[in-house]
Amino acid sequence: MKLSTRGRYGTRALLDLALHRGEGPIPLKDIAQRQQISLRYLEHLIAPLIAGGIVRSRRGAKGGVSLARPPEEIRLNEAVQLLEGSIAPAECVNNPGICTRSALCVTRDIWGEMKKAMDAVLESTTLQHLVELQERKERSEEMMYHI
Amino acid sequence: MKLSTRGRYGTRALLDLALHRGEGPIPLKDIAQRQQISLRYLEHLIAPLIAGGIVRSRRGAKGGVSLARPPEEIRLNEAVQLLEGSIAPAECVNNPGICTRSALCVTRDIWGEMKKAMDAVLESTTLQHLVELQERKERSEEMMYHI
DNA sequence: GACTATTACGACCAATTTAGTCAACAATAC
DNA sequence: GTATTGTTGACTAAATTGGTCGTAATAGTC
Repeated sequence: MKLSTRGRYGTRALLDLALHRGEGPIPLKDIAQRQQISLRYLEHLIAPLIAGGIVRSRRGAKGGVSLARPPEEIRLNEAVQLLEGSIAPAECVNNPGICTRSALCVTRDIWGEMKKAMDAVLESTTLQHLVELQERKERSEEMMYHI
Repeated sequence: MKLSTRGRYGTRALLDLALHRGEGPIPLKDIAQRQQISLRYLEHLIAPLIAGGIVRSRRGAKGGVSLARPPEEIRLNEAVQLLEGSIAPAECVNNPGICTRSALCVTRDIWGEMKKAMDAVLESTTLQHLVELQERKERSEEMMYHI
């Protein structure tokens, strides 16, 4: 049940963009450096986010990428869906037709419950939530340092 | 975020055992046939369940496997843990040490929330629940047939 | 227009994981 | 002792993961 690096790195990249919101296009190089992801790989992670319409890009000098919508309006379920595809624990949850037993299969029902539970977490979290949580953490870290 | 066949087949095998509870040791061959899993593969799926103490086995003629505890006392979180290992979406959730950013990483917090949500579903479901759900489904299927 | 910075895209690749199969062995009922 | 059944470890083919690389397209700067 692991998320792949696509989901994990991609989400971090989005958070990075949210944290630098308003600074114009952010070069992938900067994100790669801050998030310690290879630039070459990051390009591939960003692509589906652009295709999905939550990230905009500008090529050329002074180019880069930025969020296409305010961070309050980007929910993690959308991001993870673009990065990883469906989070359903089993294919039959989305697509009952692939298994003849789907109609009577109770394990399938449980995988469906799991998907719902995961979706609820992701859907209730926006990039803005992450930004606020991050800032709160950093402040409390700073507090600790001063004592 | 897919479960592997280990988790899915293994859980079905357990449900099969719960449905045939009280019939003495069930040969793997029977489970394999009913659940349409290769016998050779099923052997490997059962092994960790035996090692984990939720399934007992008897070798030899008239041998087979059976639940080591009543189905009301076998929760899916335990089964899935044995079959798949931790369901945490990222390694850092269980093991913060593997990533230097763990302490300040807010994406990690979200993966932790997801794990909690999944665990809640699995922990609240026992094999007995699945058995009852299954029987209810079959009865209502039968009803439909009679109309 | 030349030059440089930057994203876009598809080809390619190595390592790992997954989903099995197979053969030899051990235990048990009859 | 023989047929039946689980146990174990070796092996394998295919898919997935986690990238790298080269090249093209685009945009700003001088």
